[in-house]
Amino acid sequence: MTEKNRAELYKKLPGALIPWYRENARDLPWRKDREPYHIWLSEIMLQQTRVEAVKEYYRRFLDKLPTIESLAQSDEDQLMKLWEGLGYYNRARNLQKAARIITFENNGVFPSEYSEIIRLPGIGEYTAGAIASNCFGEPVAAVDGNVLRVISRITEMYDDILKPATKRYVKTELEKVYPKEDCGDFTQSLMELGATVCVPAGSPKCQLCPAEKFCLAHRSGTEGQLPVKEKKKPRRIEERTVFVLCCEGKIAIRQRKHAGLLAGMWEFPNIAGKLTAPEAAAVAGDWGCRLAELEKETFRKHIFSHVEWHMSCFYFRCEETPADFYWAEKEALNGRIALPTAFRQFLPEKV
DNA sequence: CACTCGTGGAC
DNA sequence: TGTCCAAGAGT
Repeated sequence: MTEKNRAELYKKLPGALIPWYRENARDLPWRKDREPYHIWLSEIMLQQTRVEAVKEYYRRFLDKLPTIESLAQSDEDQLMKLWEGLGYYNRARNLQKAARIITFENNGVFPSEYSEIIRLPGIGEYTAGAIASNCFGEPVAAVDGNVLRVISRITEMYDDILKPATKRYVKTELEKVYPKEDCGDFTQSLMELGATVCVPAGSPKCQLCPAEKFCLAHRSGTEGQLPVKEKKKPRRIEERTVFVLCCEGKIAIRQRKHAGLLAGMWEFPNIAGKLTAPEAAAVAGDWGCRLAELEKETFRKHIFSHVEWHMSCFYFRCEETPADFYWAEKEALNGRIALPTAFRQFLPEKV
């Protein structure tokens, strides 16, 4: 495969994909208009997250915070509650940081050029490209996992798509063929093709693909071997012991440190290591809880991207509420306090 | 560049 | 049950 031949393949993309996209685009909540706030919010939520998981979060978020200004003025509690369960919680914090910059330093106006958009917190090359091409008609590429998969197959490219160098190369090559008009639809078409036809594992639906006639992987039957991704290293395993401490209808929670995993989020008290029931009772006693009884003991694995927590959880009934913890009512835990899934899964039905 | 940062669904 | 993810960004 020569560079020249590869360039010829890129040139075929807009003409083949844009008409296909206009016929086959899914009806998604964030495709109803081209409001920068709407596109921006959806792109942040969709980072490393499935469309189906995002839909309801997106609707609820815009219902509560319909404008960039309302997002800028929202408090952290509300923000994190709206994001609870989505994961990668710094996305939400960066979203609000950017909203405050737009509101208080840019007169409430969303920046209209790629070079300005990418300066906002939480917005990288992909998201800046998506917003600039979709909302402002700027011919810049948005290279995400879908696009890399589509391009690696159509051009039969065996570079590791997880490497930054590969992303930069594909972005450069795509921008050589970006249409001056319809560049938003071209961006969308590449991603939509990857999401609905040129799908990752198993069976790409090549008979439905507008690039079937010129896709090199399809021609040589190598769809299943592409894209190339280096295997991730195995997750490290951490044993943890979690305490659900209940007293007078309240449950003990505390806030995590503001760096690292689940930074700044609420949690049930927990410590490293796998404790036995007597050991756990002793620890809770040291915390000043005056244990009345051990009600239950459970064990669960919780899988993060690169860590795996093996969590032993002890449910204790206490007779004191030491001030080292915040004692939350069940109602607050459900309505106001954002508790990440790693801990919420242990929340008892009754307190 | 390599590593960190969540979650729930598919197979 | 284990594996691999899914529309990446920050450090």
